[in-house]
Amino acid sequence: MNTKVKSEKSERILNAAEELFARHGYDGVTIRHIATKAKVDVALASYHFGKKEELFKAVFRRRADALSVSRRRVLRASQAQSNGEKQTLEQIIEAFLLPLKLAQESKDPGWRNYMALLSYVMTSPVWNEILMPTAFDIHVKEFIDALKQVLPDAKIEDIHWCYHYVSGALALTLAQTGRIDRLSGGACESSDFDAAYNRMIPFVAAGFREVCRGGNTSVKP
Amino acid sequence: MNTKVKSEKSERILNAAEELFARHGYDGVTIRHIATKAKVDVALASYHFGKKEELFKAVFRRRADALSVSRRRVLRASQAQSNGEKQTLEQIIEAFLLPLKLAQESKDPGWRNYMALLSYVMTSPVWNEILMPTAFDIHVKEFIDALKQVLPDAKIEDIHWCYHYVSGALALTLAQTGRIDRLSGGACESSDFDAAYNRMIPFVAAGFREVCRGGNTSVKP
DNA sequence: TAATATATTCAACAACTGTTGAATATACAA
DNA sequence: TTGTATATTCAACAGTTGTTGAATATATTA
Repeated sequence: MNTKVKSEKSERILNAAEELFARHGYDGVTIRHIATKAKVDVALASYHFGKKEELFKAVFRRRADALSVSRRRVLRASQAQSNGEKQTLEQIIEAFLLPLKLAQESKDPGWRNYMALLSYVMTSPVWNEILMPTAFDIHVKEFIDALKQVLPDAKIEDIHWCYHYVSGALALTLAQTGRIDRLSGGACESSDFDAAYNRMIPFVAAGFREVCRGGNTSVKP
Repeated sequence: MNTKVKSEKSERILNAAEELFARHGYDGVTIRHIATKAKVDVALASYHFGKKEELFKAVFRRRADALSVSRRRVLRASQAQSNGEKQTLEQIIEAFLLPLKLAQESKDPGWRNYMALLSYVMTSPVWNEILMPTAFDIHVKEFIDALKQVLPDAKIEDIHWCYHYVSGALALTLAQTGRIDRLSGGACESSDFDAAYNRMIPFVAAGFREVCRGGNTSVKP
């Protein structure tokens, strides 16, 4: 088993695994499915990545860093841009979402598969606990801190629950289940990440402001 | 294979399957796991429910109707209550969420498992298409119609995307991944559906109003 | 009671699972 | 070139999978 590899076939394995894991989940995919799709012998996956679980982790981590780095860059750029002045809530949410939008529009179709995989990991009780803390949570805390700064009077529980709602809306969007297509009779499309993105920003910004202002009548003490 | 059954053991199978499918997904669970947990022979699941896929569908459909009926009842009750006057946006959202809250608080612990199963089906590209149209979509359209009535000037795309965000926030809440516990350092708890529910209503109501009012600057034409 | 339908168990099957050790091919350094 | 490390394939393994037909128990009906 070799840990850091860059042969052509090992990348084909990662790409095939990414696509299949995203659609069918960890247990819905066999190493033979992956090997067949990658046009590679079954044993090669084990040779390069070890056990199946390690292959799954490798697939997930491959693009996680790039995503986090991109998010942080956008967030800090907007912090620098509004020099001295406070950031707006919308800017923070945009920094959180824009890298996903860019990835979705990227030439590399693997990013689309990765989005669905991310959605799978986010909503899986099992994998969320294993992968999210090390791959995303540290950098998410930076966003939560930024939110605290633009909403200084908010209770931290309110901020965390609102972030949770954003996270959920995002996860379902990334899953691309095709449900909105069916419900809307074709008026909306799951693949239209642009439409989802443009509305999500004002939607969650308004939600944050409503919940995080003091004395909310709907929230019991 | 017998289709409509009510023996004690067949219900134990459904309950065990519900719990396991909710946590590990369809492919992560074997019939032997289910049979072991239900303290029943392996063959009995096939005898009562046929193929594995049929068992999964039976588990999902068992509580789907009760949930839809409950939602509709609450929605119509609030329609009747505000006699003549228009419903409020909050009332519609409450009618959508309240039955889930009540189910979560129910004495029957199976409902909690079912919530997580519902989340799994909602976010799975494969199962969403198979189960949601027949089990939920017809009755969801009733809610969308109610939303159109309280937001008469809104574009239908906006309403559908906003409903999509609600759906996502809800799905992640039902999944109970424990992530908000970790991110908030214990300030919030995944199991605290009451906290999630009380904030979700003002959050999404504000989001709906912001996106669905005309001339939104953030949404490009 | 006997006869019959339903429920449950037992044993077994063929197909598929992840993983590995040996064999072979390819790339690379000397 | 030769030697060596890496990459890839082949063949096989022991365990697990969903499903079924026959056998047995339990409940229902006559």
